[in-house]
Amino acid sequence: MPATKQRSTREAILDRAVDVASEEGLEGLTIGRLASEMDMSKSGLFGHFGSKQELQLATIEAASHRFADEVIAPVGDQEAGAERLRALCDRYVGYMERQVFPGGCFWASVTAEFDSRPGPVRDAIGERVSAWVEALEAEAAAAGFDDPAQLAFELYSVAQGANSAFQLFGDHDAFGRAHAAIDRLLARAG
Amino acid sequence: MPATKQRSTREAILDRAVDVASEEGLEGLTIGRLASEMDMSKSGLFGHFGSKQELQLATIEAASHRFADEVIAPVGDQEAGAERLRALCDRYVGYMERQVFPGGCFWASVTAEFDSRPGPVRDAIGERVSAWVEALEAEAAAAGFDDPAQLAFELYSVAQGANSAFQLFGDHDAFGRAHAAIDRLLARAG
DNA sequence: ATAGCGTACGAACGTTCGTGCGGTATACTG
DNA sequence: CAGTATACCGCACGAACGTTCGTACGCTAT
Repeated sequence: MPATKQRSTREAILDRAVDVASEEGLEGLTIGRLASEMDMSKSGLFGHFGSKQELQLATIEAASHRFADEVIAPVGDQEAGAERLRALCDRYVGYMERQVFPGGCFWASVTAEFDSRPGPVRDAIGERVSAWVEALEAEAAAAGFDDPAQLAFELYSVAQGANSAFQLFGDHDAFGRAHAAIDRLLARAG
Repeated sequence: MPATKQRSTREAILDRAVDVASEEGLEGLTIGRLASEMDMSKSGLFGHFGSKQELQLATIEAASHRFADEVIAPVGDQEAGAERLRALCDRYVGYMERQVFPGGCFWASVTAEFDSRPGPVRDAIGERVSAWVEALEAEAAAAGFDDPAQLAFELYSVAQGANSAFQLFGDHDAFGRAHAAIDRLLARAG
């Protein structure tokens, strides 16, 4: 079953790639290093993607799946509204705290890396991040909160701030502060 | 006048280096590129620093000076307290909006780049960022606000969120949202 | 049997990286 | 005026980068 074999190798590569990229960035994700970590030759690994940019784009997509599995899927059975927004925020902060990606939030890393580099990679990152912020906004709107865009922005900011403080300083209290801020934001809006 | 000449050359290099690093990161800041932009030879430029790491550390210090000039110095004549905290926040957001560094907030870029790479560079970044957050916290304490650490964290988060949204999406409204969030944070704490 | 496909390999390509060495022109110091 | 330090240059190095070869294995289908 060659198709299965192919997909499993490729997925194993990408699974490792998102971990590396969250620590070293999508540019620091080098084909040679990835190949040696996978016990493959450079060319063998390279053949799965055809170019470094394709590898980067595939890595972004894989990270997007992992994010969805860890943050969005667990609350999928609830119905839209204030309660699910709260659950989403908890999963969001929890995903940073549990270090689903070893280098912290994948999106924080690659956003800072590519936000000054126009091109398909930056566009792909922008799409995913923007979809997430818009999901928060839609959830706030469904909950009947006023100014959902403002609320989504602040929720996103606070979570990013916690990730940054934890990654740079190892300040675990930042998650507590993030939860406190989120509590207040949601209480005020509802 | 070699001493003067040396310093002015070195400072001119670093002035350009912080701009490049804010867009490409401290690793993407390569000696060859920097040299050609300065119309110098690689070895001539290299001699000013002795190693890439020293160049990175010097670049961090230069960025720190520019940040202090743009954000802290203009409010230096006011006395500590609520009013100066407000002014600091305005300068902080304004510094992102005016793109004092062409790639957006220098610290946002290099923090994400180095927060998973232990070493002197990461330590230097951590020192500066931590000093800034602590300055916000001290200002909040001087203003008599309760839980200054929480307030400083949220102010920092919201500003970083605005920088991120602006750099990635070009969303200029993010600065308005940041100001609105800051207004509410300061009003509640005071 | 044979033809063809997907997967992987090792070797090499040209480029760029950071880093050294040796020389030169200028300027300060005795 | 001789001597030393500075600031810069050209040149070269070894390593790593992304990429492209030609080749060889194991399938599946004819």
